[in-house]
Amino acid sequence: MVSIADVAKKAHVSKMTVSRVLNHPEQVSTEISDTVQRAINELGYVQQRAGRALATSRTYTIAFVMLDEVSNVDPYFGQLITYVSDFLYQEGYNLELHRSLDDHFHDIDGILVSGARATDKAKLNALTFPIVAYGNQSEFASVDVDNKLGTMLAKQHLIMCGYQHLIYLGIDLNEQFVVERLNGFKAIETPDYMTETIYQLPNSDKEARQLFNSITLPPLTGVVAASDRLALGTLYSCYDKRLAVPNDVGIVGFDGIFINHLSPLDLTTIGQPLQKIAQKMVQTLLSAISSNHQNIRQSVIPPTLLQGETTTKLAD
Amino acid sequence: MVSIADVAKKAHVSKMTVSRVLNHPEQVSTEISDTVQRAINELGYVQQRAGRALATSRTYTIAFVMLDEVSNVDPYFGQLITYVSDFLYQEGYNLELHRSLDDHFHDIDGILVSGARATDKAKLNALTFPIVAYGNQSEFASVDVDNKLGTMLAKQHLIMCGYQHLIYLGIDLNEQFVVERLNGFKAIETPDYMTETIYQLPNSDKEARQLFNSITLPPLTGVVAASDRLALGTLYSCYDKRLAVPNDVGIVGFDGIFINHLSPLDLTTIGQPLQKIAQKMVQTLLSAISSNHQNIRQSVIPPTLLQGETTTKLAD
DNA sequence: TTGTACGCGTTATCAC
DNA sequence: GTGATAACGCGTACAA
Repeated sequence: MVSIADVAKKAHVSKMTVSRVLNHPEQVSTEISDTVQRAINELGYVQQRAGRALATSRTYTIAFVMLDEVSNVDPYFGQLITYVSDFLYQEGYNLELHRSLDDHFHDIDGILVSGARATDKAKLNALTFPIVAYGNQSEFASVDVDNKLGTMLAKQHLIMCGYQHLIYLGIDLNEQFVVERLNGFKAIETPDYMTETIYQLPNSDKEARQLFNSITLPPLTGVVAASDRLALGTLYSCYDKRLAVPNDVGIVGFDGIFINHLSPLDLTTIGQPLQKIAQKMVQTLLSAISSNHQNIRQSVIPPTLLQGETTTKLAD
Repeated sequence: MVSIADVAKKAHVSKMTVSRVLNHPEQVSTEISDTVQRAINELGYVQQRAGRALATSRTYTIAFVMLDEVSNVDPYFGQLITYVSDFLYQEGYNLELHRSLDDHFHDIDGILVSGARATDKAKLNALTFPIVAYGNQSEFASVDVDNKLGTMLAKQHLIMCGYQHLIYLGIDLNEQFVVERLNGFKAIETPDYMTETIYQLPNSDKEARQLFNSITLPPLTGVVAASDRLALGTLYSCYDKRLAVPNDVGIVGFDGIFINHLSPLDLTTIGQPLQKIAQKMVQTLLSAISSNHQNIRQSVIPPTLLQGETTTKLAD
């Protein structure tokens, strides 16, 4: 195990100089810096976390708290955790995965949380670590996709395509992102020639399918679904009823992770830029950790419309 | 930050005694042990990894190397990593997520790897850490679902249900698990009255759908698919062709993670016991780490048949 | 610009 | 059965 002392000896300098080359390069003359760098390379030295952790009383470990039920949630989790882990690793941090806010948190520098509901706020407030949430959380720093913009893009797209009637299929939850998605839909003006209906359901393809099977769709209906799961249920119902997608019915989902490609037709959907979200979460958290003060700021990342096979520009 | 010294002072003993209470309780008298325990509880002391790491020259960090493309793979990854992380955490270990064997591994105690192909063996051999793989790897310790048993169960199930013709839809890859699944199918004798056909495809629902759309199925065909993704494509083709599932065609998938529930009909499938797999992987790795010698052993976990809506006991 | 001395929390060694 | 001491690798305060 090659340590900083080995490098120091090889470069004929003190340990401190080596440490400075690593942490405060500007304080070291270029000449010595070069010598030290060469020694580092030749010996294959890599900084050990334990020593640094002990000296700085930082653990270089971040807890990622996944509150959604992994087996039920849209499979964004695997992607998000992967990106988060990548960015953390680049900064020399480790990841510790938790699935409950009741865990005993210690030996960490900060917390990333995903899937926090309004009811979790008390527990989050009780924690003394810097926190960054995925999803709008007014009391904490958070990063979220621009949910409102997403459904605005979706509705606009359906109007442009030439669908004649609009349905918004929302989620039946009292959560911020749900409200925002609905707001986005409402924010785009519905042309006079179109009708518009709004439904709210649990986020389940089976529920969506059942709903659509129980109602009659006007010709050329365009559906804005608040999730790909709901969009999938909508599509299934169209199959059940022998309605042609995208020519009789147009469907736009929301999320753009996995489900949209697994569907019998690729879903047109609003894609969440998970990589950018992960990056922003890590950036925000690490800067809160090093600046030692929570900057309660909500960052919002714009989504993009991913064209699939469930919408098309209709002939006049 | 309450340290071992604080506990020692409060319990009127030396730091060493506290350390022994934590690590070698048998060397401490019950009386003193109780006193120390009380002090620990009252102060809310928790052992800090950094110090322990430094003293033991272990990092208490495990690298999990995910070689499958997260965005493409069946979403078992989120589940597996969650379980693995849980078990590691219980043992005081941290998780570090990697996605390539070309990363520079250091500052870790061992490696868990998922999705390793035959072509990765050289790189794995070059690593000096204890390694446990998910999926059969003859040269390393590995944990895998009993793939052969899985397809045996699937075929047996279709025969019992009363389907008259069998199709095995395999994966077109030269990998151990693929071979095993095919072997399982072959291991169950096909009754004289049944025909049997074998296909091999890339693991893609679209490919499976296309294949089935291009062939004519005998009545009462039972399909054993080597993955839920292939099963899904098979089901889509049945929809395309207006064949009734499960009455005209029976389908059994393999994996039982997410996709089976997202399908228009819940898939009958062979469920991978991911929690048990994760547990075994962690157990095996940690014991290799503490015993300091790789025990190259292949563990195999039996899967179970999950009854869904794509098979049914047919009337005679 | 560079070096010395010390401390971070824990455990191993060795003495008692 | 228990305690004193040194050691692990690194960074900071301070001195030169």
